[in-house]
Amino acid sequence: MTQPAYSLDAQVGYLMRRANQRHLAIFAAHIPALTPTQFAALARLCEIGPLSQNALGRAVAMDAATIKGVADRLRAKGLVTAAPDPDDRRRMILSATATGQTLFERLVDEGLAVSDETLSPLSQDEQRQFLDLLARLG
Amino acid sequence: MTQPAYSLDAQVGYLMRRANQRHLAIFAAHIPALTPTQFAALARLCEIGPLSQNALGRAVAMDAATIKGVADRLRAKGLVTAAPDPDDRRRMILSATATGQTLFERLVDEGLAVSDETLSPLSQDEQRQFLDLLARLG
DNA sequence: CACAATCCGTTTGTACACCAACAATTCCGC
DNA sequence: GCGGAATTGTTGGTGTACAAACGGATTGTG
Repeated sequence: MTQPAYSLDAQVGYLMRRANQRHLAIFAAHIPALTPTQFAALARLCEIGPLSQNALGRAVAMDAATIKGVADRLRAKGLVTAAPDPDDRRRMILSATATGQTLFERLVDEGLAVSDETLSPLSQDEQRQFLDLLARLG
Repeated sequence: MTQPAYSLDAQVGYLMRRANQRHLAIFAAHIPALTPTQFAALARLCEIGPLSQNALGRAVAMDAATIKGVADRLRAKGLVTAAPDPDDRRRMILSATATGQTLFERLVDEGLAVSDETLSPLSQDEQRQFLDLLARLG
């Protein structure tokens, strides 16, 4: 028996890292004001309204330590505010500010353009297929 | 005209982040001794032999600052050694040690198992399709 | 009611990942 | 051969990401 071949370039993890690198570059070119993570958190907050910090984290798949940093930076930019929850003294309720709402609405088109450009090497059919398969790996 | 809808859950970047999170967890469960990044660098070094630090970085798509940290950690684990290049005083030539080679060879099967498990929600056909499309987005 | 289990947010530590700047070296064009 | 351009490795800074541990608050169960 020979050693099974290992081609790094054929491994999912490696390919995902490369694809993600390209995507991050496209994102940064379109939306320099926010990182993808920050944009995701802001989008969710605008989409479903005020949430506790950890709840927002769960809604965007970030653990408690990660969402804290993201929330802090969004607050520092004035896009999000935090207020204590009257019903639960542990919680801080995060809300998008008017500035945050406006910014998000103004960036929606850019966000869609980022996805478009990222997928542009594929045909329309392939894009749908890819997103479908990708969603099943989350 | 209404505002174009923006569904975070339908954006490539978000889906890739989620898929990658799942993949990282699978990797860590199979190969706790190394990170995916470290494994990739070690694999390349075993695959194509000694390389300068930056050349290795290019071979695994990591920038100079990133590969430095990875190389340092691989050296600290005794899997890689660095020697000055006699032909170019700027360069450090990195090589896998015997320990590094052996470890890599012993982990090849696990590496393939990681890819398998990551793709396991898809059928064989879908796996091939997905990898094909993914490779074109790098 | 009491107390264990859970949840909230925070901190610390490790590890990518990229940008920008830097000194030392090598390369290249003229 | 010489001087500008490029390359090598390094550092510092910012921003994810996750694990582990913590104190304080709340919930659930007996």
